[in-house]
Amino acid sequence: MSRREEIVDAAQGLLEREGPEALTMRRVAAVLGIKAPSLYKQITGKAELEAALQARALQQQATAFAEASDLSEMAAAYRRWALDHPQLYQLLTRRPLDRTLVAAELEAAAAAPLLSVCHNDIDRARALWGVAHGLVDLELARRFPADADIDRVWSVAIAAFSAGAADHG
Amino acid sequence: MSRREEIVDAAQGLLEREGPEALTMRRVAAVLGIKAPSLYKQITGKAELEAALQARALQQQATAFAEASDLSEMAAAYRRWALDHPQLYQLLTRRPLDRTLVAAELEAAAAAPLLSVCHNDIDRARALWGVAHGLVDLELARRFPADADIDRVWSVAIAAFSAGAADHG
DNA sequence: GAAGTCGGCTAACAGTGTTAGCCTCGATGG
DNA sequence: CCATCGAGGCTAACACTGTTAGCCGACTTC
Repeated sequence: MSRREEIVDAAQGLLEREGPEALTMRRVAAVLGIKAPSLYKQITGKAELEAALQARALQQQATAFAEASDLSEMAAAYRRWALDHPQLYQLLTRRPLDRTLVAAELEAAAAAPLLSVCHNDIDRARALWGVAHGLVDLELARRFPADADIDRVWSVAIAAFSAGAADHG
Repeated sequence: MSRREEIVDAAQGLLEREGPEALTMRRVAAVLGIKAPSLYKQITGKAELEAALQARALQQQATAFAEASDLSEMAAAYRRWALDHPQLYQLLTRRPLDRTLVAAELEAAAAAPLLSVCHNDIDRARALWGVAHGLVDLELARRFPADADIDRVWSVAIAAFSAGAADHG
């Protein structure tokens, strides 16, 4: 394993265990037993580190979504992955992808299962991404009241999109 | 106008004109011609300042959504406000509301138009909030490819939820 | 053996939120 | 008229952030 991968590993562990405010160059270095400036021998800066984590998130999503064969399985897989990796999810979705640092195939691979469930209707796939992301994001940001029944909200959303499916094959 | 309101005004202007990284205690103070530590005479810290901006965002949303009388008007109003106030929107939605600092009525007032469009079906309202928020958030984060037709994606989403409306009255 | 690269180091800079402690007005009460 | 007191400003400082410059030791490769 390259030194660069070790750095990204340390960053990922820090982010997932202690949250985004723990993701500092000095703390990443400390995990590896070195000092912050040494990181810059492998990485141009924090932005590149975050882009590497975004790439990992896309990769993990691609494998997590691969098995989903219909809309409700896809939705369940999407939500499950997000709730299992909340920090990685928010890092991935809340800032633009720097497409000079993240391979285009990664983005496509993560999107493929959703697109397939939508029979390649790209607008429908994007609308579904919208619902799933919106519900997950609001849940992670704790914007729903504590007594909200989020499972039922997902059911309503899935039902709405399933009903319209006849129009699209 | 109280000194505290002047501070929040300065913060809002800074955030909306120059983005979140410009929202610094020192810069807010500079707008008012004072130094950062003086802000702490009116405000306990940056968290309270951000909560005050969240409250303003909810207030503005409440009036912006008030006129919407059906689902597609509501969706259009939601998207329009978000695109008109991207920084305020993200500040509002990406962190938990500190409900000790933001009045509960504000949250309810902003949600009321959506709830009314859904004939008080709370789960349906939350599902719709999910779609609208998801689509807006992905658009603001520039996560859709540059060639995506976002208007059409919204149409698909609205159509899906309109079709299911018969089940709910 | 010489050269060069790889990966570490310290010191430093400009910026962040925040606290402590001081001072100067203007108003209010005796 | 003077005393008191609070509101609202100030400077200095602390611990943190990302980042750069410059130096150094060890290992590999001619």
